[in-house]
Amino acid sequence: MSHQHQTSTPEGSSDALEGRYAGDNEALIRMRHSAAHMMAEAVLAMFPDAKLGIGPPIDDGFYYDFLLPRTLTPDDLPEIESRMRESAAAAAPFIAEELPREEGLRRFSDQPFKVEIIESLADDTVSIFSHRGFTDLCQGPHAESTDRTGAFKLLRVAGAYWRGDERNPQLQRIYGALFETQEELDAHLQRIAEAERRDHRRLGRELDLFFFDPIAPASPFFLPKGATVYNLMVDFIRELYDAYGYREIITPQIFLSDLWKRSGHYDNYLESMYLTQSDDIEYGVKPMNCPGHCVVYLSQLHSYRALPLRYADFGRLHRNERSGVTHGLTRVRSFSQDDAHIFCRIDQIQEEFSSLIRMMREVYAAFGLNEPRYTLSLRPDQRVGSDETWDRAEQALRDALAGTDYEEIPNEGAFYGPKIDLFSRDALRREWQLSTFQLDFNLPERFGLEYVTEDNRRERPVMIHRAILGSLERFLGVLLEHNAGAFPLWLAPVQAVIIPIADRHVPYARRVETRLRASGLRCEIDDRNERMNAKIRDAQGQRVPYMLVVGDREEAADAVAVRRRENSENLGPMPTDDFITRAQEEIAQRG
RNA sequence: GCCAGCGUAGCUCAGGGGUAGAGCAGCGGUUUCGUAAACCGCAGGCCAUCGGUUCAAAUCCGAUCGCUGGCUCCA
Repeated sequence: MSHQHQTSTPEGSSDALEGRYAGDNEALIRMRHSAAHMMAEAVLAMFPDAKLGIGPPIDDGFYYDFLLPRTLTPDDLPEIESRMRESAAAAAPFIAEELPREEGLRRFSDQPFKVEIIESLADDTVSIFSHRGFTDLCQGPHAESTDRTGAFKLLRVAGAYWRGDERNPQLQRIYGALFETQEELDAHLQRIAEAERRDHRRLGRELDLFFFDPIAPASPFFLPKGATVYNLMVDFIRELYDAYGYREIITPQIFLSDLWKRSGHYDNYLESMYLTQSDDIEYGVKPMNCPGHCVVYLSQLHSYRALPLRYADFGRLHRNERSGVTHGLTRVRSFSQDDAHIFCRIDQIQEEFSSLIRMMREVYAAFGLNEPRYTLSLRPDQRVGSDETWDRAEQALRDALAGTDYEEIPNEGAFYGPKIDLFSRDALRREWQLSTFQLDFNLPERFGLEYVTEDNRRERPVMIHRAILGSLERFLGVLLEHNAGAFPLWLAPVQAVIIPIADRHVPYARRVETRLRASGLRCEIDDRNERMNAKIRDAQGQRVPYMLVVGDREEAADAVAVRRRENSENLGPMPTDDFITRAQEEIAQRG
């Protein structure tokens, strides 16, 4: 039921297949696909017994999956790559051919995965492509010849299950990057390097925001600066809750397992839950807030007049994510969400979703995020609720999305209701799922939720699970990678560093500090025995928005010399009060 | 959970069967400086953990834990 899975899709998940080539032209796809064939040719030459999986073009390049007699190491890549270059130098043509299905089966009789693919095809014929004596089952299209395949570089080896199913054998996948020109390839490699520089795990350390310790795997420790940012995020959301009619509640951390049996999590989510025992009674640490919120709903009798009822909860959640799936802040085992559950009537669904979208836009703007991509996930085959309810619900969501560009995805909804997901691209063009708004017909049923109607009957409300930031941990991670650690002023853990030029300026610097703090600004004095240049360098490295240099001249004029983080811009001296006003205005507009 | 790689000082990394090295950070001192790194000195490590091979293991082997890149999962 919930809602916010923490997953991101930086590499594109299966449902991102559509549109993943957006911006890539047909020729480029041909090149990438052809390079995959050339890689298979090279690997087959090195390992004649290799069994071939599939080798498609993907965003930024291509891959091919192999079953090999031994595991590959990164050291194998140069040889494969140089064989590919030989193939390219040969300028051999790609030749397409149609074969009768039976002949195709014969042709690939020593390639079990290819046979499996042919068998799964309904067609009478199969198409193959050949170059330099290497033949692959393939729909094409391909480049004209092996030399027309742009600039490529093999990047890494990885494990991948045949047909993406973990019950199937695991193949070895080799990933390569490919672009039309060397310049574009270099730019891509540059982007990868930049992504490493912006890696939120690295920034977390460098900026003293958070760290991880094996004593609590996949669970972040927030240092004072990180906790400051975290709390500012929460404060901001709380302000919006006032404006959007939410009431915050606080619910228990650990519940009797009975709750999870009632909600259905015990049957379907157990492997991700932390269980604990006390006095022979089993408890579950909450992985989601929704069942607890149902308990809160049930604690009082609700009039139709009270709906929609919006309960917000920043409660800490724990999910025992499988080892191997955790990653920095973006997939953790302990986190909290800007979570809320809305209980409402069916005829209120559309207005609630419209309001959610408005709120979401306000939030994204404040954090400097781009307008997201919207998806509307519709009813799956396995579901609860009547068709009539689904009809009304799906239409309500469509209406809420009217005027926005969105994509409908059949069958992708949860069994308990349709949902709207939002995907945002960061500064490096990677896409992340942040907000999710999910309708739920199931939990109100399981918990027997009711409200009293105008004519004194009992009706069942529906429930909306919604999070805008999602996991606060993950949002912070994404935000860090988006802004490279340079938080906007309102979010910066340290908004200004006061830099005395010499020791004799420290007392004045302290007076300035006192005034700034009294004005609500978060500031520090750098009174280390260092030269001003070093202090500026460090403050820039810490992404502090303002550096206030104070020396003889400033002290005489009750001023500060203001330097901005952006572009090393030097605004020169200004009266201290002017700076305070300026900063407060910037904060007020969340600039 | 699966495949592969990695784990040496707080951080980034070098070394590699014969008693452990650098830069940055830290600490002490000198310097008191006008917009991106002053200088000198000191201290800091059971080389992840456990076990094995060996006269000798940080180094080779195995297991465990953690991390990384993928895959799968994300009621």
